Amino acid sequence: MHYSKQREAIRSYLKEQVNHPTAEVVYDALKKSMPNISLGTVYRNLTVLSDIGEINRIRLGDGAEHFDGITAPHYHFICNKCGRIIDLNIKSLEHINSLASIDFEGEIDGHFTYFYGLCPDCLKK
Amino acid sequence: MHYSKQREAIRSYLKEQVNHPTAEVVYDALKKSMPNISLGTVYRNLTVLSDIGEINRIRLGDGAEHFDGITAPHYHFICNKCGRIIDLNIKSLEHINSLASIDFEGEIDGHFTYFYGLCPDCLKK
DNA sequence: GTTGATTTTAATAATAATTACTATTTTAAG
DNA sequence: CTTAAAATAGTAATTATTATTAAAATCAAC
Repeated sequence: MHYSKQREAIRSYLKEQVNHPTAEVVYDALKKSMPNISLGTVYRNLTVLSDIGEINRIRLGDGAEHFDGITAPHYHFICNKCGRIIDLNIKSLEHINSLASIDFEGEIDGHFTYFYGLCPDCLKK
Repeated sequence: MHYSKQREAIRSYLKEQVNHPTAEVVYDALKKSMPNISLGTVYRNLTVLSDIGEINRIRLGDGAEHFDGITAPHYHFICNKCGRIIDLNIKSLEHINSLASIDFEGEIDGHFTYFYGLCPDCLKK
């Protein structure tokens, strides 16, 4: 794979981010320092970066895909009020796979879970 | 809310379905008996029906929204091979909300979970 | 450093799922 | 029956994403 400064910028931007931006958000942020980066380039590189495991793709079913610079498996929380996505510090919930397997004839390989409610900030208000 | 035979057809179609159709699938099915029902009508009524709790909306992050005539809370399984969505017969996993609350300053109101793997049919092959 | 093959990009077009708009038709209440 | 409110069909518009393509950047061999 050839180096490109666009891909490197996308990668390093995601790595320093604690929120979980969409392609559009990454694009808008990078445009400031790279005025003619194209949205297609952002999409393509987010896909290749997640294919090679440098970043993760999160589908929260809110219409847009989010991306995460942290690749270690972890769970997410999404705030019902402000929409913020927060990383949770919990152990793997693998045992629920066994619970789901009871009474099921197929093979369960994994689960996808996110939690929702009020984030610390919205709770204070 | 006024009665409409389109909405009633959509509601009753979903109630007799064991799979979890998308708007497009509902539309194609109903066109057979109602040739000039419109896709917009299907979308609008799927939204109002799920707003009043007659049906449920399932977002599995596969690009399209699915709908479910069963409104009692339950979990879903999605087959990695054929894409089929199957209802699972397991108890509520509410205890994972408490697990997620440890070390989290916000308020966790619930979780969204689905399982994936191979469905009984694809496993046999 | 040049050359040339390969990859990547920017810009634009295309697609898919969904929502919005509007003139016409249905419904329900007086 | 009339009439006002709600719903529909048909179409246009929007949003997120993927595909296309000519030009530019990268890299390896000379």
